[in-house]
Amino acid sequence: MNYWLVKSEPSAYSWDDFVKDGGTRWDGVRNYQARNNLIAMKKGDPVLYYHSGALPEVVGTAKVAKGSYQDPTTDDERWVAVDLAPVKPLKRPVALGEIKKEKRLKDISLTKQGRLSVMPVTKEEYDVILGMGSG
DNA sequence: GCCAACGTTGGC
DNA sequence: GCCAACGTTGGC
Repeated sequence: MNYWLVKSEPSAYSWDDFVKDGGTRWDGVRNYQARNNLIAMKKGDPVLYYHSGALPEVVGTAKVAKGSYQDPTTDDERWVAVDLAPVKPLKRPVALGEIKKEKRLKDISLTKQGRLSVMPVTKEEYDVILGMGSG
């Protein structure tokens, strides 16, 4: 089992939209590294849901509802999509600033590769963020 | 709104 | 295959 973090700009698609929809297709990714991460996602893998933009923070947990398949928004067979389903919101969001300050998260891809939109996290990183978000 | 980081494109 | 120019992302 692998652990992941996905970014979304809340003005485009927020956590609340995600919950209201009961899940969504994660498509439109046009970056090879992010694409490779999508391909590595397996049904049931836990996912952290992160808001980028004015208020950068991890807001909730999700899971992979369906592994990768051809991205239906393009005929270009290089690109794939996955389906994600919401699990639950964090009791309190974990801000990027806190993540940067937390020693146990010093190697997290979120801060190492700022522009990557789909990235793996370790189980430890996942658990630490969940712990910080539990109140 | 600015700017740094960095992926992509295209000329050579 | 190199590298400069360009575009996009995302933090501040």
